[in-house]
Amino acid sequence: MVRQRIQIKRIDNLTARQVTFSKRRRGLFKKAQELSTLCDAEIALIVFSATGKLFEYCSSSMMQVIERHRLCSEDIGRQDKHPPHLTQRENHTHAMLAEEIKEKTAELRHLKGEELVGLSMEDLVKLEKLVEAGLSRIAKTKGDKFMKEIGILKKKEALLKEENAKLRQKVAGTSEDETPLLEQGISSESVTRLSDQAGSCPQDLNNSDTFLQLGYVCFKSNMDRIICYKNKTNYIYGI
Amino acid sequence: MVRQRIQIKRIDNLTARQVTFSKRRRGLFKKAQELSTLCDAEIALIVFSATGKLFEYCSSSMMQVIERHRLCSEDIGRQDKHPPHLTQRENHTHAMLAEEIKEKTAELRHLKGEELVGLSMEDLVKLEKLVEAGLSRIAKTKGDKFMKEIGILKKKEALLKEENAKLRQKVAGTSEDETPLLEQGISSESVTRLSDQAGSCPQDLNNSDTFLQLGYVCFKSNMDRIICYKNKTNYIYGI
DNA sequence: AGCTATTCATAATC
DNA sequence: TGATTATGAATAGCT
Repeated sequence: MVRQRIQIKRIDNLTARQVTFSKRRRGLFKKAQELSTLCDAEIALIVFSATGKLFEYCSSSMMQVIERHRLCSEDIGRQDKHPPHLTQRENHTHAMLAEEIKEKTAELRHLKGEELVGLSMEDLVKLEKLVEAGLSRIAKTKGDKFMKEIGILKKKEALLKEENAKLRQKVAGTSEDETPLLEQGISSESVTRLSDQAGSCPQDLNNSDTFLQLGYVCFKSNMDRIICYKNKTNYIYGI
Repeated sequence: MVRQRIQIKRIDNLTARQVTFSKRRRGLFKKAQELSTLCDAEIALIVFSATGKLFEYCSSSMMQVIERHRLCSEDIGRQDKHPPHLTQRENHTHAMLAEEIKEKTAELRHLKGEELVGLSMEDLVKLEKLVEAGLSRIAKTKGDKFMKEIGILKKKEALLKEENAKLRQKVAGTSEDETPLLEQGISSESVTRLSDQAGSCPQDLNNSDTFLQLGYVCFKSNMDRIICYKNKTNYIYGI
């Protein structure tokens, strides 16, 4: 309980100081991260404990931020007047690169639907089309990837079924009226049916005995997603 | 009043973001300073606002802390040797900037649905969500803009109708059974009807006599678009 | 390391 | 931009 608001001065007691350091450090890092996220700020935080241990946080790359900081403070207090020849060219290059970063950052924001105020109607329409096209390509790539995966799984299925059939023949040799280990002639329809059980997915997924079934479960859950997105895509682009 | 705990995600509204940035930044710096004092820690805090403005705090000297940090991290990856000559530093800066450009370029490509090979399924799903969210915001911004424009046009309509009525009264004074210049009591329904003629839009749009009608035509054609997009949006995001 | 009582920070508002 | 205030967060002091 905070009896009275503590004085902001060095805590004399060592353990108390360490505890407070640990707690407040965590708080500070959290706050830094929140500020970075909330306000789209680039933040670097370096903390050395009294014992010399380093703690650091950076919203992006520490090196990048330090570099950026150096550039900024150089602009203000231009103490580095010594470099006579290179500087101008270097600065020019810097300016070019910085400009490019600025432009790309702005474009990224726009594509993410941020900072749209100030854009004209025409800009917005163009941007929307651009993003729609991008989304379409992403969805297609994802779909293709899924289809490929599905193809692989189907091949595996075929192989396993074949193997199964052989094994069943062998088993039939010993006990003839045995129930088949797996339904024969399984089709894509029955896959869909099978998938209804996916909700009650068993925990023994690592059990190699359930390998084939696991294949179906994965297939279904992925299929769900892809169908869902495909529908969306179809509607969006009026395919 | 803090109604409920806010979500830690980028604040969309520009002014709200700026206000929050200002407040939280002050809070963060205060906390940093308190931690430094209370626990005898050496702290450096660098904050770049979204607009690129630099804010910094350091319990001692920024250069010192950065240097100390460099020494610490150097122990891990000892690439840089002692002589931080200008050229080397400049090159380093270039490398950093170039790296940033490279990263941003790659991200832009991805958002535009390019260079997707090599992305994992997870990456693709994340990317798709990101782009969908961006598209949603763009569509919303566009819609808002249209609604605003429509509001302005409606106001203009009302003003002109009022003016019209007055003029009609005057005209009625001279020739009483004249056909009105424009239908009275025009409503949003009749606007829709009117718009059916928009396809055969006359070429004399610059004729000031057709000003009011032009207003309707524009209004309608915009309306069409916005309704169209709104429907899409509703469908896509299940609003 | 957990647990409160209490102060602190701050989102919303004007 | 600054001030206010209600309320969620952080945390000092214990255990």
